[in-house]
Amino acid sequence: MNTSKRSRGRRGYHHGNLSEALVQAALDLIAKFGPAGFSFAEVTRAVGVSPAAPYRHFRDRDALMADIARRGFERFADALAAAWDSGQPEPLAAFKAVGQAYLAFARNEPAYFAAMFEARLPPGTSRELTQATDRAFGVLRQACETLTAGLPDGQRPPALMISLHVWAMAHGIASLFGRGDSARRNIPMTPEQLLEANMLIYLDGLGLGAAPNDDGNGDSNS
Amino acid sequence: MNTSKRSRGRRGYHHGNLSEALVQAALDLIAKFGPAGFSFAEVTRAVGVSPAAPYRHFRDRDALMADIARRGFERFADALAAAWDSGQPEPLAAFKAVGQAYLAFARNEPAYFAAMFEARLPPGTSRELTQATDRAFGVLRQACETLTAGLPDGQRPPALMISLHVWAMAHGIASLFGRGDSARRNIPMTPEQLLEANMLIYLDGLGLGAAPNDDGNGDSNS
DNA sequence: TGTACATCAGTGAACGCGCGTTCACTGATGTAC
DNA sequence: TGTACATCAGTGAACGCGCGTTCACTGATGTAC
Repeated sequence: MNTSKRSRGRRGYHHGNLSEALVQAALDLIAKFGPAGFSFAEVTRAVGVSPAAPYRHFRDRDALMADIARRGFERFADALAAAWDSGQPEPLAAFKAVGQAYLAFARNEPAYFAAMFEARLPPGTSRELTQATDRAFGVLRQACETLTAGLPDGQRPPALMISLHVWAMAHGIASLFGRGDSARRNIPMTPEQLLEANMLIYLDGLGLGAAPNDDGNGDSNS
Repeated sequence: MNTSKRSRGRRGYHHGNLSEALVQAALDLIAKFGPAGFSFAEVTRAVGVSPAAPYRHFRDRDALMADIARRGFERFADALAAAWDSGQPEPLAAFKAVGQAYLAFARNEPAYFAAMFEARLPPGTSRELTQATDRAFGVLRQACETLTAGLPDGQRPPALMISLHVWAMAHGIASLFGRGDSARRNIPMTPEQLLEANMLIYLDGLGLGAAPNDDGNGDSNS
C-alpha cells in the first residue's frame, strides 16, 4: 500500500516473481470481466511493469490463458482429491463431499473456473493442460469406481458413464446456479442443496439407496 | 452469389431487412469465434453496409447481443415445447424427447446457445430476454409437473426441484460434451446416449421406473 | 394522376483509444577465476 | 575477497491495426392533397 505507483523500489529493476504476479493480475481481471475481458496490456499495468515485460514469460496472451487454465485444473484436481480422501471415512459421504467441492471451487475460484471451462481454448492447447484435466476427471472416476464396487455385477453400469453423469450434474448446477450472481432466479434452494438432492435421487436410481432418513431432509427445518 | 462486393444493386440505398441481416452475420461470427469474438464493425463488413448503419437498429453492440440471446431463448422454448407436445403420445417418451431437443439445440444452434449461456449478459438486461428465458424453463417445468403427477403425495419431490435437476443434467452434458468438437474426449457414447441413461437412472430414483427392458440398453448393440 | 414534403435508413469520413507485438537497450544478478 | 564478464529480466518508445461511436449528410420511400 505504501509503494503505490509502479511499485518500483519494491525490488528495483527486476521484479523477481513476475510470472506469478501476472497470473494473479489476470485472475483478478477474469473474475471481474470474464475470460475475454482481460488484456495483456491491462495486466502489465496492474502489475506495474512495461507492456513488453510479459513476453519474457509467456509467448503471447493465449499462452498465459492456457497456463491459468492448467493451474486451475491442478487446484481443482487437488480440491476434489482432498474431498474424496480415498473414500474415508465412508465412500458415500466422501462422494457427496466431492460434489460439494465441485460447487465450492466454482464459487470460490470463479476466475479459474471461467478460464478452465469458458475460455474456448482449442482442444490440444498444451500437454500439461490435458494432463491436469485428466487428473481432475480421474479423481471423479476413481470415486465412482469405489462407490459402485459393491453393486452386483449384473446391475452395475460402467463407472466411466457414472462419472460422466456426476460430472454433468455438478457442472450443470455450478454453471447455471452456482456463481455469484449469474442467473440468480427465484430458487428456494442453494446450489449445494440442489446438487445433494440430485445426487441422492441419482444414486437411488443406481440401487445405491442412501437410507433417505439418514440426512435431515424431512421436516426438521420447515 | 452474383451480387458479390457490397451487394449494392440488390436493393440500392436501403437494405430493406438490415436488422435481420445483422443478426445473421453476428450469429455466423459467434459460431466461429464465440460470443466475445464478434465485433460490430466486422458484422457491418459482412453485411456490406457502412459501420454507422447498425445504430439505426441497435443501441450498441450489447443490445445486439441481448437481442440474439432473446431470439435464441424464443427458439429454444419453441423447440422444447414441440418436443414435449403436451406429453403426447405418452409423458415419459415426450419427456425424453425434451432432453434430446435440448442437446439438439446446443448442437445445431451453437451460436444461439453461446449467446444465451456464455455471453455474460448482466441479469436484468431486458424484459424480453427474461420473459423468453422463463418461457423456456416453463416448458421444462410443466413437463416435470405432468410426469410426476402420478407419484403418491408422500414421495413426490417438488416439480420445481426436479425441473432444475433435469435442466442441470441436460445443460451439463450439452456444455461438456455436446458441442461440435469441444472437449471431445475418448468417450464411447454420444451425448444423446449419455443423457438418456442419466435421465433413466434419475427417474428410476424418483420411483418412475421405466421398465429397463423397454429400450435397447441391454446387449443388443454389443 | 401528379406534386410537395416529411420521414426514414444508410453514407462515409473522422475521432480518439487501447490493443498486441517488436526492437535495441540497459540495469541487475550470478559465476569463474 | 575482488574483479570481469555472460546471462537474465525488464525498459520505453514505437508500429500498425481494428475497434466503437459521432456527425452532418443524402438518397429512397411513403403520404397528403
